[in-house]
Amino acid sequence: MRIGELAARAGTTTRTLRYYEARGLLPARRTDNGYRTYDEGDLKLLRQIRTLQDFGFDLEETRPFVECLRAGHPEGDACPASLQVYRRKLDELDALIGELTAVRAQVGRQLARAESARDGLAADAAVPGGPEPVCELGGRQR
Amino acid sequence: MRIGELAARAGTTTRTLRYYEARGLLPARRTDNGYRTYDEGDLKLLRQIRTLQDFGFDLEETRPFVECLRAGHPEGDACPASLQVYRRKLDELDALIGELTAVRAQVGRQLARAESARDGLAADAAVPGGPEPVCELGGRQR
DNA sequence: CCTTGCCCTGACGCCGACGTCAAGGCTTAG
DNA sequence: CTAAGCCTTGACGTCGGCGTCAGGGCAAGG
Repeated sequence: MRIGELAARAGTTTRTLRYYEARGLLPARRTDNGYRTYDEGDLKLLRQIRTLQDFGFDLEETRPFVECLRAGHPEGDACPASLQVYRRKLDELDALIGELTAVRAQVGRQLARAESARDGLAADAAVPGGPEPVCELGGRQR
Repeated sequence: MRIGELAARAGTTTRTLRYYEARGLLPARRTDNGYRTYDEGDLKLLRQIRTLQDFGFDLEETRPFVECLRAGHPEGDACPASLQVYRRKLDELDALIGELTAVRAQVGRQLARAESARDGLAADAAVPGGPEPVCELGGRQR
């Protein structure tokens, strides 16, 4: 099959496939006229790449899986190098989720504080100096 | 104070301050010789920006906070536009954390499956066709 | 006068994963 | 013959938030 068909069957674009080839991730055979040719095995490799990409893996991180499949394994994660990538990714995800959760809590507190400050200041109760200045963002919005 | 001092006091770089100015976020007055001049208020604005940046806010998302401070409010989140940004960010964070958590679970399952498959295949028990192919990644590493 | 240490503008580099043109070749149907 | 619809390479654009020169100016101390 040619590049357009493979791209369509994998739900991606020809540009992406040429990019993978340039990166050495998914090399292609060529026909006489220079057209790239792929087989079902390439589709499988490609699907493995896309799945991992969907999980947020970098392209380079998919390489062990692809090489594992190319080495004849039925699953891309049958090789130690792939498992290593899994474990590293889990650590990264845990760290990231932890950070984001902390940030979420912090932002949540800020919002609560700001809202209560706003409520508390209603009727200019806590501002002896007069009414507080007002944001002038009325007219045009982006 | 000049740009170098402000940068140092805020723990950032002069390049960053010039960038903020170019983006219209933190304009500077100028001395006769063209040097940028800042005051304590600018330091406050800058700290607000950096804090939000540390939370993962885009530069554009900090703008309402900066304008709020510039409008005379003691807090950058005293304005409705800032609160809107908070809320949007919370939604984004929740969505992102949710996705990442789902991915983490999925990757965790893949790892468990791959590991158990590996264990199960120990001693070539489940491979009638002979020993499984081995990943050849030995020689050179990146 | 010269060096040192600030400051200035302008402009390219970076990173990742492609998108999007440009300019052209092959093949097949009409 | 020609147009349509594939394919080719090459190369620049995108996005954010700066880093890093290059080439120069200004001010103060020795």
